[in-house]
Amino acid sequence: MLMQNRQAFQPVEAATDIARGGRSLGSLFQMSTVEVVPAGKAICWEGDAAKHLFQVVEGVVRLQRIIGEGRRVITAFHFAGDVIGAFLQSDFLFTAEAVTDCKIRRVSRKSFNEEVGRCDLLRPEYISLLCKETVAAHDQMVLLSKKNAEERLCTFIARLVSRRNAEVHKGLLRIPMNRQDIADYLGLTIETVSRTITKLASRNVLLPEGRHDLRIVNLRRLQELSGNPDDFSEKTCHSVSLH
Amino acid sequence: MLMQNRQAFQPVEAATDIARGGRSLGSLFQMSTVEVVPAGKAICWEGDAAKHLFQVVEGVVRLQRIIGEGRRVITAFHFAGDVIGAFLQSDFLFTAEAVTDCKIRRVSRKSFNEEVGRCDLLRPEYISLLCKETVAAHDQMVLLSKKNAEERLCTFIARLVSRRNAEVHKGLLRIPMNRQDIADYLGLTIETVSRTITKLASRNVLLPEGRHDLRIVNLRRLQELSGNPDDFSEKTCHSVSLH
DNA sequence: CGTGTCCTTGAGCTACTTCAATTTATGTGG
DNA sequence: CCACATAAATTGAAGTAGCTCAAGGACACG
Repeated sequence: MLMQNRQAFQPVEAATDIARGGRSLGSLFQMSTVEVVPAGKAICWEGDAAKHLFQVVEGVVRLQRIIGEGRRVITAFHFAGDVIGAFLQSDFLFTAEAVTDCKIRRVSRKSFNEEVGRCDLLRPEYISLLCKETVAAHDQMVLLSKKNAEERLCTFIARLVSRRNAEVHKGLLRIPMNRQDIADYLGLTIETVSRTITKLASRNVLLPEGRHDLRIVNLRRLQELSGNPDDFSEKTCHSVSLH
Repeated sequence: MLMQNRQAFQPVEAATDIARGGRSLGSLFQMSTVEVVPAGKAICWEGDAAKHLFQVVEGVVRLQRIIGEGRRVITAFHFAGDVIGAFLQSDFLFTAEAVTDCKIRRVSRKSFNEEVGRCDLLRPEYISLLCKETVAAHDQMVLLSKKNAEERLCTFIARLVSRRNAEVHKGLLRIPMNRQDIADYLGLTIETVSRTITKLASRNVLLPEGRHDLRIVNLRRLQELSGNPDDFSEKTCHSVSLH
């Protein structure tokens, strides 16, 4: 039914194949204990030495950067299975905060690097993770650079829908984050996010049910409105040179 | 004098240490012949199978994506020494075009991966490259998400200035790309770019000399106007939690 | 020296923001 | 379990940064 061909979301789920028994990135976290992080609490701080990597076991985490007074950018959301901090070299370039109550595991960067350096099976997965993060970041650059409010919101919702493990129960999509989170992720204001949802509702694309659930009425239409050409019409505008 | 602490620009110079004699990523391209690409011509196309990686030997290259009719996003500029396509897994996610007359080298993805997989010295450099690309992409997300026209342009110019090998001859900075390129990179229109330059000139921050050169009158001020907190005042707004 | 392209400047417009007032959800204590 | 309190979300009205459209000017090419 849904067929976004590239990665579904900013972060990239790295685990899930723990079950495969094989030595996967996710398995590196298996030996460490689970920590509980209540909603709103920080996991790590921008500017601090990145001594650990984290894996989300349960819940949703946001990565954010604060620039100037009151300006916040959310660069990614991370879900169960995702690894946080893979691309960091020395310091955290973001503050990671729990959006919902979370469970996480951590491993030290040192031992992570040692394991990845040693194990020939882990390395491709690690590299693949880095590549996908970059691809996701580029997609977000396109969104922030050229999409209008409606396209941004539809893209966001479409990404949520097509996440593996997405909380979709008979057309009801769980939105774990609040409007401010969504706004800061999409480069908009809460008001614009709110108004855009209302507009989509009036057009029978979706139907908000409470603050944290959306009934997806017309997924097809939603995807069309996301302004992602390749999501349905495959390649239309590739190889079209401007100027 | 200049002191941007993070990477100077979107792409990350990977070579330059060819001279070190050591086996570096750049050295992988040494054995292949130099190709000449005239300004405006494409090096690879979005959607095509990414069978090669490229290294810029001379000139400037832009990576761009076309979305919808007439909407173009430039995700990065690449300069001499930079590697293009490091983070690609299968297909090109961008069209690479020469901004100026260029010289490039290419290696096949296959042999690149083999070499990197084999050589323990190359791998950290490769991973480091991937990490830096992601970091650069995140910086660009912040720019596109929260910065106004003036901050965007100042950030852009400051990045150009602090590039290693930057073409700065006694305060005169070479701008190889045209206004449309700058606009599509910064998420603005040519008109806004033009007006913003005029405004900065009237405030004695810089002085345009022809279409492709800027005299940097007040670098300090330029950096301040770029809205990058950590560029001079170190950490001011870190660890400030909203909400 | 002319011609085409790129850049600049102006004037009006619009999508989104800002500020402010309600309305709706969520959680708490009686 | 309900009434209340507080935070979050919605809606409205007014403001604005940047866009669009259009014209004039500068640069680079033959």
